[in-house]
Amino acid sequence: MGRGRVELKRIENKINRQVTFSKRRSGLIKKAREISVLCDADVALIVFSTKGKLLEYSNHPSMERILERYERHSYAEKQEGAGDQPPNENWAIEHEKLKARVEVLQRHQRNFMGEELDNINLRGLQSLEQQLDSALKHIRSRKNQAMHESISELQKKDKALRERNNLLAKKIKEKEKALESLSIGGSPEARCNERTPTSTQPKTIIPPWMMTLPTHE
Amino acid sequence: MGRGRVELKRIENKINRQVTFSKRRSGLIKKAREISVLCDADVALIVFSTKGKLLEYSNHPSMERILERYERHSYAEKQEGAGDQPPNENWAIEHEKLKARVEVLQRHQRNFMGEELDNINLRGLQSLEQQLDSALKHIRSRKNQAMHESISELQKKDKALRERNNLLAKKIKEKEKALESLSIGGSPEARCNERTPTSTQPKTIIPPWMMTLPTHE
DNA sequence: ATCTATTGATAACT
DNA sequence: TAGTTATCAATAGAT
Repeated sequence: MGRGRVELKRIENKINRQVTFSKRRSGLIKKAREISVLCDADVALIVFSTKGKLLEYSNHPSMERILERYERHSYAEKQEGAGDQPPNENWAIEHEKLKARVEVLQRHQRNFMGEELDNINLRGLQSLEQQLDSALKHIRSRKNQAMHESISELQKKDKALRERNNLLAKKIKEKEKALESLSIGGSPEARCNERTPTSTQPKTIIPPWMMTLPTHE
Repeated sequence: MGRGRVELKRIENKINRQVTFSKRRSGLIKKAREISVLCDADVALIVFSTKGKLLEYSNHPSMERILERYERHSYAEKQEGAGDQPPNENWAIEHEKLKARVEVLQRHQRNFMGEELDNINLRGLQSLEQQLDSALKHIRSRKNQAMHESISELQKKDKALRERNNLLAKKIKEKEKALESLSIGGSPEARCNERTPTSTQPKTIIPPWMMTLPTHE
């Protein structure tokens, strides 16, 4: 939309980026509202601009409800049969441990995203690079595999369809032959039809069974 | 868009509503993606369909972080000196939440390591690939920067050392000159030292102050 | 799912 | 920031 196509990459011009952000954010909110109304869905939308400015939308009166619902949802999957309540005395300790774990994982993740690299030394950077490089290879390989699978499935479908087409074409030919032989050594009625080309009937009568042919739309 | 205008009200026909939901949700995600990339913003989008089906999008691998950021933001607005610790009853819930978060983070991390890719679809694989590729670029850029810094620091050290060396060499020359003039009109002891090159002592005696020179290891 | 006639969103410009 | 317009994009309805 707009004059000329736009590449899906960060807009480098700061002013343009700001303007685009303003325009698109209202568009995004509009879309969010529309889907929530039209389809009776609960929507929570949170956007932080580069400047850290917050934009939020929710059809629900309280965004919180939806976020809570989300969190419940995201760990509901994992919580099967894990009904072991840790003894109350250890909760505080366990809690702290978990928090520490989360911190570490988040830091790692940020590093994996290429963020907060300033306090990593050269050796660490190289190790990170190697890991990411290897991971990327795995992912690309898996992606290729997935694509190949998709392709061969399509090819299979294609083949089946073409075979069916051939079969149908053959049937048509057979019918045409049958028709021809009918018109040459056929019944008096057929001859009669041949001799009255002025009639509104077409020269070749289409038999009822031919009506079952599938159309190619 | 589409054939005819559409009223902004709940679609009553169930099938239509479902179809529209599917179509619009992909559109909404696309828009969210676009604003996040074009304008360098952080986006979190959560939608629950009528059926309770969850749709989530976040440009960040961990939706969690954006939600946390959002919660921090919200707290900041309505902090009424209410520093009340969550009552003990909520600990169980908090604990479960944390555990869930750890699970999610670990899963993401494994994905980032190129592991457990089997249950990710083509679309997800492509997104992962893009993120890793971008991260790798950041890391390599940071590594290059670190290497350049290291190099220029070494060059600076090298220059300082060479200057110091020159200075020292000059001083040595001066000392030698002084020595020479001494040996011409000098004391018998000096002459004695000059005439015993077979000794284990080097020709040029290293003065004590020279021992403070930094080593090049 | 796929195809189009239409309306909608928006990039560049003012 | 707000309005205009030429274009591209999304999608409603049909198949």
